[in-house]
Amino acid sequence: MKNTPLYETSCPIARSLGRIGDSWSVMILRDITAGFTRFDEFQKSCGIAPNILSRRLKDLIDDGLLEKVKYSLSPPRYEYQLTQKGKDFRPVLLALAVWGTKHFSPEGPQLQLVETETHRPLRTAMVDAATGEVVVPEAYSLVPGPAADPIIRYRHAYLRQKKAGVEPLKFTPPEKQG
Amino acid sequence: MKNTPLYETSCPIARSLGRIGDSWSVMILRDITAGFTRFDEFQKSCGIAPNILSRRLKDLIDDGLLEKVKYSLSPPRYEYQLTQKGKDFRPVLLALAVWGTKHFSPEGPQLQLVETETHRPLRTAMVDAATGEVVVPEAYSLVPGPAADPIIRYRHAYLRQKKAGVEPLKFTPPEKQG
DNA sequence: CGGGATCCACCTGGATACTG
DNA sequence: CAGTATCCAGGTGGATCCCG
Repeated sequence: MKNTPLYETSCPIARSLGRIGDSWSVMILRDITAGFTRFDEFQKSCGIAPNILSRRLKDLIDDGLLEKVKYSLSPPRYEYQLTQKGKDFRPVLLALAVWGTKHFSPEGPQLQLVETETHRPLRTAMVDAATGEVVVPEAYSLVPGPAADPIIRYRHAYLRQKKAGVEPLKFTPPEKQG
Repeated sequence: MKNTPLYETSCPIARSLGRIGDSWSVMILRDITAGFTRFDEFQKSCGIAPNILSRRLKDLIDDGLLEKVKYSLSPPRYEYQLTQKGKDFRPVLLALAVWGTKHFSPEGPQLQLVETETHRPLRTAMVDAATGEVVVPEAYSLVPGPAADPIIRYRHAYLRQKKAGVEPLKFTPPEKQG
């Protein structure tokens, strides 16, 4: 999508969206993560127009999520592979699949998470790596980290005041957007 | 975004993308999950044009992720709140934040995951809910579930053949896209 | 202050055709 | 088979103005 402004924000979510913030990019990552590698596989599986697919692949390569590898010399044939950055996108895909299944699949699960080796169905939970205790989404928050810039800090400070009931107050971040 | 075709596919990832498959929708969910509730807060925090924000909010309400609640009678004032469906989107946001921090934040973490109560930094892991053992992304796969339709099944069967090295074979799904 | 309406340049994405 | 090129309708999103 190349939503340029989001590239340059400080928020890591926004930065991610700057790379994959459009449906086709995610669909391509879905397919390649599943095992598709070739142009026309993506095209048919996604139902995407070839020119758009071409652009998206180029963008994903530029952003370092994919690489194009020659697998045949004559005729020259290429396939697309995930880089580590691309492989690391997998948890996002999983989260999307879980969310979609839960809320947009009245007919039941179209997809199911299994252990690859054994085919055993898997139910996952998030735990604190230190204690091993299950962490529910409501129990954690994202707060400014060590490298947080003024925009991130301001936003957090504002929200703290808001939650504390300090009103009225205005949200006017140091610079325009974040 | 209302990418209509994706609404009607069978893949839960695609269905999710049909709802939030554009950057602004996710940015709004980011903000409201963080604690923002009002139109102009979203506008300033995201740096989004008001007309686009208006559309997106409407879409998110239509899709059942948000609801508009009157919190003042005169003058009439509304705020936006997450429904359960919207709250359940949180793991996706977290996954995006983790991915963005790891790969697009050379200066260090702008955001940090902490336990809300104690402010203690949190490192999370995914475990098998049954055994409690840590699951690495490579160890699981998404396979057709109980309610999987022919397109999903065909795609999986094709990929199994592909991985087994059966070549050449053509990907021609039962219907156009999925 | 909390939005909605309008205008408009630009981009997206579908269809189709074409090339190596 | 693996794309690229062209055309074009329609949507997106920024700016601006408006209204209660």
